[in-house]
Amino acid sequence: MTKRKLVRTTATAPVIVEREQRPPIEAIRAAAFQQFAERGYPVVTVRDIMKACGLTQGALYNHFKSKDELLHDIIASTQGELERVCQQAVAGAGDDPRAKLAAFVRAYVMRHCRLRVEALVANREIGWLDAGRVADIRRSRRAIRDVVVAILVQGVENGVFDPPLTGGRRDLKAIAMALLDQWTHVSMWYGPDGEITEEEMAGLYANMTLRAVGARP
Amino acid sequence: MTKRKLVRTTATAPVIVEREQRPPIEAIRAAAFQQFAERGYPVVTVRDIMKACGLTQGALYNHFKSKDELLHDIIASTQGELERVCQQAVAGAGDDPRAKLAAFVRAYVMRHCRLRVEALVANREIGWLDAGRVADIRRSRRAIRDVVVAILVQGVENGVFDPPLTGGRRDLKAIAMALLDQWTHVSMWYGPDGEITEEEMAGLYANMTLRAVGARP
DNA sequence: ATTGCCCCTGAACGGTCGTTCATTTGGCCG
DNA sequence: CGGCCAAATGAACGACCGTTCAGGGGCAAT
Repeated sequence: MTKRKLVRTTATAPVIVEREQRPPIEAIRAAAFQQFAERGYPVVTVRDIMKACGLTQGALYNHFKSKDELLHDIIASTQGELERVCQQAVAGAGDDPRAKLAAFVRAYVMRHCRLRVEALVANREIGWLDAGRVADIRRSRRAIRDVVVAILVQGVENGVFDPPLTGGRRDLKAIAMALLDQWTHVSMWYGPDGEITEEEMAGLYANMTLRAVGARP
Repeated sequence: MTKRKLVRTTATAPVIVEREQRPPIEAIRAAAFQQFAERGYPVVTVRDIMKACGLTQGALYNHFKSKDELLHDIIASTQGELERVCQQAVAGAGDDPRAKLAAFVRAYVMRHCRLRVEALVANREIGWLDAGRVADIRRSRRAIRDVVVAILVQGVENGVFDPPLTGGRRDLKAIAMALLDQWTHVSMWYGPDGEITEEEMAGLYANMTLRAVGARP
């Protein structure tokens, strides 16, 4: 068997759009999102993406400098919106760390349920970007994590959170990482066709989170 | 720029072993683990793997039928051991669901810290296996998840767990998924050179988990 | 009608891929 | 020492990759 076409196990036959009404650059972005999510960046070819929106391979380079830039473009826009959504949620939740944390979790989980294709690509395919392009995305992720850490710090200082100790200290950064892992990977298994809604997911995760950090009732 | 070699951003120069003492099949497995973890299955070439253990590309096919089979081999062995470790941990923890759950989390997290290269490959690269080969691994994962669900069910029945409700019901499967996501992805960021030991990580996660499911003290 | 411009086409380029296979190697047994 | 065979070699094969580019079409402005 020679160089068989590599596909993810969840792959479905690429759907060729009969006629695109959107401007080509947005059709390309959408097609790339779909294909990267289903099959993974390295095995999705430029020809695949362009065929999915009814064009030929060369046309990509009228809109993006390279396949790399296309990936960075769609990840960066997703990440930027996520950061904005998170900060808005916290800003509009008053001053109680419990309300802040709950609002953050709800916004974060809800978004990862609703836009799970985008979240999946942003989280799974980021490793293919070269070091120059990945820097701003990593910065944005650190910023989001630091928002969580700040809420935890405030809650501990106010005495409304009592998170577990780690070897005698409180490692709030490790706790934030553990929580973010949990919230993020909803996008890996949540399906809107299931029997549980996005709002219920958000509520469940917010509840588990507040318990995990020892929030006072 | 034409077909530049695709690397993950965390990639380091492949180290060529000067002389392998292990039997070749094990050297191949080890090299493949390392390379798949660092750079990802689709971009690691057969030539890369074999060069890393001091052989040439053709020699792979004296030990494995294909690159696919090599990936399945290393994932399946990791997964099998994980399932065994989890079941042993539960079996040796008495009958209290709290002790069972804590033992499970500790074993699971400890393993994902210690063998994070293996865990990373098993969790990130599984999607490249074809449907036939992936079935037994998915079965093993479901089995592990069901162990968690069974502990939760027992704990709720005994009245020692009081997990959050989801839209009026108790969705213990969703809770198990959320917890497993959290435990699993330790392998994505835990570094043994950090200031927190594996045992401390295991303790932290066990503590957060028991709080999240509302374990009575 | 003509120009200019944007966008698209599709062949072509140089390269890498997984896999095969005829040949060579090297150690062990008689 | 000679024969044997598992294991390794490295060239070769057919296929596909990202990217380039000369050519062409459509449409608004002149």
